[in-house]
Amino acid sequence: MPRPVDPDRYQARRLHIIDAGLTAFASHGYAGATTAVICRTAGIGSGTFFHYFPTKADLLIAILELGRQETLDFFAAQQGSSSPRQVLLDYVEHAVANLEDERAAGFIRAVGSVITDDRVADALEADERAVRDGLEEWVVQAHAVGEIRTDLPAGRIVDWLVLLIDGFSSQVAARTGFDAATEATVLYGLVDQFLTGTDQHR
Amino acid sequence: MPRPVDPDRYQARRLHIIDAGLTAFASHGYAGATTAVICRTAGIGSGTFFHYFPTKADLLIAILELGRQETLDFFAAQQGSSSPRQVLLDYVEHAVANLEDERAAGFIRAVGSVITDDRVADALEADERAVRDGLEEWVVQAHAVGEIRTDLPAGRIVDWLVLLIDGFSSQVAARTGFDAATEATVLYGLVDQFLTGTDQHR
Amino acid sequence: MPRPVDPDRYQARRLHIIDAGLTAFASHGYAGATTAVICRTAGIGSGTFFHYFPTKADLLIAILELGRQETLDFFAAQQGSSSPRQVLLDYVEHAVANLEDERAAGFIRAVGSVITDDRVADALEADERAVRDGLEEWVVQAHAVGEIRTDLPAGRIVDWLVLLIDGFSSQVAARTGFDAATEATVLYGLVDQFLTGTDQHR
Amino acid sequence: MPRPVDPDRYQARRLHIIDAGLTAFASHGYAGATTAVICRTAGIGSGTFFHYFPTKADLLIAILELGRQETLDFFAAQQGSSSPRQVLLDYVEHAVANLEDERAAGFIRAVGSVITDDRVADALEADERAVRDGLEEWVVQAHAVGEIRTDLPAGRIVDWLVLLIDGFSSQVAARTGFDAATEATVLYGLVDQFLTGTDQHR
DNA sequence: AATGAATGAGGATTCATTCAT
DNA sequence: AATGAATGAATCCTCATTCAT
Repeated sequence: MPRPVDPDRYQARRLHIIDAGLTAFASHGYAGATTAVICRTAGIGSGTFFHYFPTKADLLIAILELGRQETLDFFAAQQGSSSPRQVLLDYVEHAVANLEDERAAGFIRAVGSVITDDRVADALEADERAVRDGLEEWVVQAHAVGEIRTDLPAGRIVDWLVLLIDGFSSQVAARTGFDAATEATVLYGLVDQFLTGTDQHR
Repeated sequence: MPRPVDPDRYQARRLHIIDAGLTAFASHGYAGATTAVICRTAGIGSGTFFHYFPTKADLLIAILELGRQETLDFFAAQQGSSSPRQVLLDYVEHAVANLEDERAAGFIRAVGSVITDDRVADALEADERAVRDGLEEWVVQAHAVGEIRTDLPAGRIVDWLVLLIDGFSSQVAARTGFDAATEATVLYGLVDQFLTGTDQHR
Repeated sequence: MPRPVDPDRYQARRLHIIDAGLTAFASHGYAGATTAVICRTAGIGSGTFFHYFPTKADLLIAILELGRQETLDFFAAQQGSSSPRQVLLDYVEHAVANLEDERAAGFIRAVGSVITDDRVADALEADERAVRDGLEEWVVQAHAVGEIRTDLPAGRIVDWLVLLIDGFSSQVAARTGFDAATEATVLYGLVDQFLTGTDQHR
Repeated sequence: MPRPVDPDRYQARRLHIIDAGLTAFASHGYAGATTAVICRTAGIGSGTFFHYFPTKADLLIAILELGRQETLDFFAAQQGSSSPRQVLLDYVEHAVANLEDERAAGFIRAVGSVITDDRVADALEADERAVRDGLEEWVVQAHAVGEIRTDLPAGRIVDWLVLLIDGFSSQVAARTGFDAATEATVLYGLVDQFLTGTDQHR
């Protein structure tokens, strides 16, 4: 009699491995996080690992997919907001909040250097696109209602918002002295300045 | 009678390999740039590679050292400048100019994930310190003459300048649509705004 | 449900590789016995080899350790013997018996030249010490009861017993005409003569 | 105008490299004595090395050949001796004297494990044969005049003389406490006993 | 499902040897 | 003659992945 498959248990275990993968990638980088390290972190055997993920790359892709889903959720929750500019500021705040998971910043760093694998590259791009599409929609609206500077097209505004968030998370990962909570205020100020776009530099 | 050793030829060849390493690391990442790839790029045999660098890591370290030297040179050339703020802006411009070598941005990405090797970590830190020490000196002076905002201590100002430059280079590496030359203006404006520090969070 | 770990199978396999290593080292020397040769001899893949031994040196060390254990066992079995001199002669006989495994002599030769690796050197010394300590205990007793010559201190007696055994095994390895079984009688006679110590240099 | 070849200078240099090879082989073993090590020891460039010896193995062979020559010289000098037994004892003394060069013993050890190369094996055998042939001639004579035991054929007597000398040199190489000068007396006594062959062990 | 033993392709590195100068 | 830069075959070892139990 085959044991009935328990989808909940399966998903829980899968998430457990994903969590271990996040930890391992964040602290050892993608190459340094060998499957052995990941399995040890997850407390499972290597056979089990490949039972859930056909490939190490697939684990990475699953993590990215989770991140993408979360981004989609965030923007889904903003539907109907009356202040587009506030949505943008809220996203920044949301992104900073994610960095409270100490592994997040390290993970982002680790992932940058795996563009070898096509499927990973695709997942990475999908991830980015979720963020950019989500932001761009509100930038367009903010432009329409005149809440933000209009000297730059929506796409470039998005580029810069992403740039600031990425730079911030990179700094959190790299410098022990750079405290996310403390520096967040500076970030909000800088984003605010950027969105307003006072030109002082002619 | 020994053939006279030609140090110039040695250095030239060494630089040639360093150049190939930069290319390889930038496009494949550190792990992906196998010694075979690097040798093929440089057009040399594997034996030759290890004749010049005892280890793959040593090649990376040599590249980092070259970057550090260049940073030191830049700041050495600023000695006696009368406008500290201008030095800071010039450094940003200098950093952006370096990104004209298309490989530079990719290289920076690639390097982030190799903190495994202690010696590489040291070289990386030395590299960062050269930048930060160079910047901090002028931030302190700019503070003294009141050219920049004083609500943040020198160290944090430096953090943010680095953050903006790193974020910028990361974006250059990641997004094909993000043109360094075009976006540089935005960067200068943002840095200018940041250094001035208009009231935040209205 | 995990497959139950079978320590017996593990040990059997480990011993199988050790056996292959003994063969390979004996016939090719340490350097000449490449891991590929050892794996071919054992009929396993290279991955399997390193699954059991982290290093080629570790295989050698394991072999040495096995020899040391066997020496300890021999002397443990002599506890309480009433004729110390006979124990010494029995050890020589025991050592000669070991040479019936044709590989043993060749192995001893092969090992001499690997003092490069510290851990191997330690294992080698431990091996020697087991023999020497075992012998010395009985030499001291034989001295006490006047069964052997007393013009040489115990340590030097041991040196010479080892010398004779090593020389014998070396000859067995080097010369096809030197038959261990036939020559053993001569060895026993010589050892006997040495232990008695008839007047020298008439 | 080609520089006239100076045969003396050539031979001197060749001997210098042989000397360095002896040192290097003795202290690092054959495999451990890389050509780089040998060249450094000799104070020459690798090009020069291969100018004198087409192969690393050829250097080893040259050293062995020198030893063989020396053996031949020794026996040539014994021509016409009236006491064959004394010649045998003198050879043992001669062999021990050679061990005063500290490298000799280590070298013998190092060489044992290179039977891989056919030409080295041949040179090794030629070396041994010189010793054995030299000894055998006098053993036969000693037999004829009744100076030594006759229960063993000449070949086996030779085996045992070689065994004792090899065992001795091996012990000198391996044990720091085993002093060649001190122990030589014991060796002479043992050889004497062996040649006489008092049977006490029936 | 879960395991870990087994695998072998691939990677960094070593080293004897060649050769232009 | 003398040199050392250049070479690539060969070596040890790692690690993602497979598979029998």
